[in-house]
Amino acid sequence: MKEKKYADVIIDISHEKVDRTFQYKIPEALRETVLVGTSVMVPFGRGNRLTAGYVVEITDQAEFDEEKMKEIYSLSKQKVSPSEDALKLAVFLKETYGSTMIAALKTVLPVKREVKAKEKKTIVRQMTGEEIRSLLAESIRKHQTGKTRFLAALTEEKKLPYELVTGKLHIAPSTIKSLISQQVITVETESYYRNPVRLETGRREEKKLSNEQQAIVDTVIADRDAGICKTYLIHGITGSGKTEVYLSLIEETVKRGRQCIMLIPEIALTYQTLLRFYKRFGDRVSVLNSSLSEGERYDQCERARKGEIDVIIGPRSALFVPFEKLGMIVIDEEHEPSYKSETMPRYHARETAEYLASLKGASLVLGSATPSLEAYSRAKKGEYELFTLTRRLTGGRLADVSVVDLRKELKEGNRSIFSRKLQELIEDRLSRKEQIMLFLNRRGYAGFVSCRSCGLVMKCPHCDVSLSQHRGGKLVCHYCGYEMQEPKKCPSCGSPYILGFKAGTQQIEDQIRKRFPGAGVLRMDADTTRRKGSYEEILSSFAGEEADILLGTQMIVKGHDFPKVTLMGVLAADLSLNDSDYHCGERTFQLLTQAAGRAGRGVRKGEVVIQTYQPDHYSITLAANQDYEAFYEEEMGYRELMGYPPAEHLLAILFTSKEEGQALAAAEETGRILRNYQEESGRSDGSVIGPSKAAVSKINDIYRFVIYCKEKDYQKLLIYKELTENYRKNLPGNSAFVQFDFDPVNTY
DNA sequence: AGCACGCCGACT
DNA sequence: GTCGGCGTGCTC
Repeated sequence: MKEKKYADVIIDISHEKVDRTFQYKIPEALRETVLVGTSVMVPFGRGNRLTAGYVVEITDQAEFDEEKMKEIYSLSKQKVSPSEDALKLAVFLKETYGSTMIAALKTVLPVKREVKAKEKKTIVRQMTGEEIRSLLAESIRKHQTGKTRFLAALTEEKKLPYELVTGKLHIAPSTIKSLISQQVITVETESYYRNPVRLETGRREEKKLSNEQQAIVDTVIADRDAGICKTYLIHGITGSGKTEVYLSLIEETVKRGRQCIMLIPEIALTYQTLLRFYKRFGDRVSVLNSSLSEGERYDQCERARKGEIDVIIGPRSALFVPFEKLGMIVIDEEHEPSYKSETMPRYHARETAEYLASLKGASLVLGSATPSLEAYSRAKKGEYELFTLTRRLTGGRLADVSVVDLRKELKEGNRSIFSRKLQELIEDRLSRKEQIMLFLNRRGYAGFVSCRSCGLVMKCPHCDVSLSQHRGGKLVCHYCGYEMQEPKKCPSCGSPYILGFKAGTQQIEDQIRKRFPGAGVLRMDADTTRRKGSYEEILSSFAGEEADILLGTQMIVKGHDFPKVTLMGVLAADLSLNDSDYHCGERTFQLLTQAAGRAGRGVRKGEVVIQTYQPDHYSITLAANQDYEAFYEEEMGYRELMGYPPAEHLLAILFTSKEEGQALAAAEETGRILRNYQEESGRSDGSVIGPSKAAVSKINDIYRFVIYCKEKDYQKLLIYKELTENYRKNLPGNSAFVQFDFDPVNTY
C-alpha cells in the first residue's frame, strides 16, 4: 500500500489568484486523521500566517518541490469539515457555474462561526477637526496620497465604515495601523444577534386525497420502493392541492427511513405554509430561513446530520443541509426566479437538486401551476415524468377573465388608469361589500424624481440608475445605498419644478381614494413591507376585512387565499411584457395566471379584468384563457427561433472594473478570443454577442460590460468559460473582474 | 486576501 | 544617505 503523504488543500481566501490547490506534507502524527474533506490549518504565504483550508485530495505523489513544501500545522476546530458528498456538490457548482472552489465550498457548508454572528467595524476619529486639518496639511506636503485621501474624509465625517475606507478610499491596512498607533483614530466593533423563529406544533391534520392526487403519490412511492429515482413534474392549477401531495409524498418517504428537503420560494415562507408542515411532522421538521443567524443555521444542520429531524423546509440554500439518508427533494413553485442564486456561484436550485438527487439516490419532485419552459420541455422529452392536476379542490370555479384594450379606452376619451369596465365592477363589489385586489405588475422600485423644465432625472452618482424617493424628502439608491436630500431646485437649470414622478403604487393609491372615496385601501409594495412582519400584518388585516381594496405588486398574487375577493384587476399587464429580458413573456404569463387564480376562491364566482395596451399578445390572451399548453407551444417556438434557453444554452460573461477602459478592453479582447475560437473550430451553430454596456452600466462606481454566448451544447459554454479564464490568467495586473452566469435569469 | 520586497521622493 | 510610503507579485 502506498503512503498517503501529501494533501491538496484549498486555502480559505476567496480570490481568483489563490483559487487552486496547494500541496502540503501530512505530518506523521496526522496521517490517520487527515482525510479528504478535513478542514485544516496551514502556514500560508511569506509570513507563514496560519490560514484555514480544506483537504480535497490525498496522494503519495509530490507535485511540487518537496524542499519547499510546508507541513499541515493542525486540524481546524473552527471550521466544519465537508463530507464527501458536500465536496462533490462543491465541485459540481464550481464546474457547472464557474466560481472559485472556495466560494463553492462556502455555499455548500454551514459556516461554523462564533456566537457573534456578524461584525461591523467602524473607524472613529479621535482628534478635533483642527488637529486633523494640520495632519492633512502635513501629508499633502509630504505627497502621501493615500493618507491625504483618508484624512480629507475624516475632516468631513467623525465615523467611517471600515469597508468604505479599505474599499472605496483604497487605503492600505498599514496606513490605518499607523494612524491607530498615533492615536488619530480607533476602530469600533459592533456585533449583531438575531433571534430564531419558533412555531408551536399543532394537532396532526390529514386530508383525504383525491384520486388524481393519490395516483401521483402511488406512482412516485412505487418507483422509490422499486429503487427507481427520477424527476417528476406536477403541473397543477392553483387550488388543485399540490401541497397535500407533497405532504403525503414526504410522509411516505420518512416512513421508509429517509429524509426530505422541501424547497419553497422565500416569499412564500409564511406562517400559514409552515403550519401545515408542523401539523403533520411536529418537531421532526425544521425551517431554514434568511433571518436565522449563522450559528442557528449551523445548529439546524447539526440536527439534520445527527438525524434529529426528517424534513427541512427552506429556500434554495436548504439543499445543502447534510442529510445522511436523503430520500426526496420537493421544489414547489419550480418556475420561481428566486431559485437561481444571485451571488457566486450562480447555481440553479432545480439543476443542483437533480445532481444531488442522483448523488444520494433520492427522488426529485417539481411542482408548479405554470411550469418553467425548462422543466416542461424536459417533461415533454420524457426526461421527467409529468403529472397533471386538473381539478380545483376548494370548490371555487375558475374566474371569468376579460381583457380590456387601454388604447381603445384612451381613444374614447377615458384618460384614467381605470377602464370603464373595471370602474363599474369595483363599484359593484364595493356596494356588495365584497373585496377587490388590484395588481400592478411593475418591476423595479419606487418613483424617480425629475425636473419638469429641463427633463433632468436625479441619478445616483455611483450607479447607472435613477434615485428613488423615500419618506422624509430623501433620495435613495437601491443598488449602493447612496442617500441625499431631495433638492428644492433643479441642480441643472435651477427650476423649482423638480418633482417626484410616482409611477408606482403610491400614485395609484391616491387615485383610488379620489375616485372611490369611502373605500378602505391597503397598499402592499416594497415600501410598505420594508419593516419586518409588516407583510403579514397587511395580509391579515385584509383577510379580517378591514379594507375593501388591496393594491400591490407581485407579492399580492402569491400565496394567500381571500374567500371574499371576487374581483382581481390587473392595471397594466404590459408593464412586465416589455423588459429586455427574454423571460418577460413567460413572467407575464405566470403573473397573470397567478393573479387570475386569486379571484373567486370562495363560494362566489370571481371576475378578473386584465387591462393592457397589447390585448393581442399571446402571453395575455392565453393567460386569460388559462391555457398553459398553448402558451408553452407559442413561447417555445419563440425561444427556438431566437436560440434562447431552453432551446439553447446562454452564458453571460460580465466584466467589471473601476476603470471603464479596462473593463471594456478586457471584454473586447475576450470577445475576439471567443470569436476566434469559434471560427477555428468551424462552427456555425453557436454565437458570441457583444461586448456591450450592461443594462445597468455602472454600480457603485464600477463599470460593467457584458458578452453573451449562445450554444446548443452546455459543455461548449464551459469551453468559453475556460478560454476566458485562461486569457485572464496570462494577463497579470489587470484590474477587470470577470463573472460568469449560465442560463441567466436576469439580463445584464 | 495579506504580506514582503523594491522603488522613489523628502528630510536630517 | 535612509526613512517611510505605495506598487507589484507571490503564496505549496
